[in-house]
Amino acid sequence: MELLTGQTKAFVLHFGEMGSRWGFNRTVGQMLALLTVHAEPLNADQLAEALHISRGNVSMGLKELQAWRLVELRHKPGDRKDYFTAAGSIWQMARTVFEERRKRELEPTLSLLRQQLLNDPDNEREAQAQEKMREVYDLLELLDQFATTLSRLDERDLLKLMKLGSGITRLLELREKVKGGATNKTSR
Amino acid sequence: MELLTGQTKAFVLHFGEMGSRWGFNRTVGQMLALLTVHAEPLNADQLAEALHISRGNVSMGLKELQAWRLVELRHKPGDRKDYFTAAGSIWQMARTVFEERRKRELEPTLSLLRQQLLNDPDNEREAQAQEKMREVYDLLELLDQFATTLSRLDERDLLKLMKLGSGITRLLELREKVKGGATNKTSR
DNA sequence: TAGAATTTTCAAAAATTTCTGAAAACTCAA
DNA sequence: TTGAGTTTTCAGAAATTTTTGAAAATTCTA
Repeated sequence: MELLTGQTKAFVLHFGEMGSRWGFNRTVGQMLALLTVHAEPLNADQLAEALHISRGNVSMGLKELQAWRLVELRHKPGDRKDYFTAAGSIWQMARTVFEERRKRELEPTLSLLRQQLLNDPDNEREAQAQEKMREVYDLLELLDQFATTLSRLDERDLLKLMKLGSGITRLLELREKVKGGATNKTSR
Repeated sequence: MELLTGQTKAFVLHFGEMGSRWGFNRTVGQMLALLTVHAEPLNADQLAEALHISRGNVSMGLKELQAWRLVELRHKPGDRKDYFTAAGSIWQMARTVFEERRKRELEPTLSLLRQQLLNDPDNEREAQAQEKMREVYDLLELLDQFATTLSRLDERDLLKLMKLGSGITRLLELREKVKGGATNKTSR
């Protein structure tokens, strides 16, 4: 039975193309897309056939998707094959990708910069460079904390926040009024 | 004069490695890093020499950085060469990258899905797949609007919001209280 | 308008990433 | 145990991306 037809096909191929922007390669993107839209769990042979890729490639792709915690293993009674399906809701998957990307895109740089900023600069030019590095560090650190905060919000709050739109500005003003001149020691 | 020394060197090389995660290739990442930490504008020959890359590569890299609006062209009196320096503050650069990535990572998929969801599914399986696609669409659409909202906030508000930390939850509660049962037609 | 200085282009080479498929490893029922 | 069914591994092949460098194009000055 042909698994990839019509709309599903277009969707899966597109996710393959976008895959690289999202942090995985073409076939991993396609596998994730197919496992997401296909209601029933699929085994490695089905994936290989549907996507026209080798069995070995599927095995590696599944390993990567498991590392991202984006798919989960299922078993069917009387069948020794491993079946896979997308793990959790679309929302949960998005959070997982978001959190994983935060780790990969922010943490290594924060860690390098922290190290870097401990050393005293050797000369004037290095001193100026270090100033810039500190600016980069401060920004990325703030971004990282914000991303972490967001990924810890429960779905209801996250939804509320994202739906605020330009209401965010008003809400921030509201807060100023309520808190008055009170200090700002909320984070950390 | 050796441009790449000590800390600067480590920083530039690291940005090269991270470059691909951030949307550009190694040498483009290095060029941006160097132009960011180096106070004085640099010309193409200086970049090529400092980074040990070819003149042609520098030319293409600069073109890309200009397309991202991350560098700006400068001229020195009595010198025909083009000099470049990082465009705007670190904050401004981060916003530019954020906005550019929103366009590249979200818009193409939104556009495909919008198209996709206009068609009626051919069979039951396609109908189920389309349901999932709608979930993906709704989520990405929300994300896209949120990202757009954020990138339009002025720096003060953005900073306030990012520093809220877990205060976000309290703020959202506060809003509920103030607005009471009022409707929620804020966005769009 | 010539020609020197500079930048851009792009075909081919190099580097890197992804994919294949056969062999090895694993698992389980008999 | 054995061996059939299944998954994993990984060296080499294929595909893709990046880089080079020489030639073409552009820009400026004289």
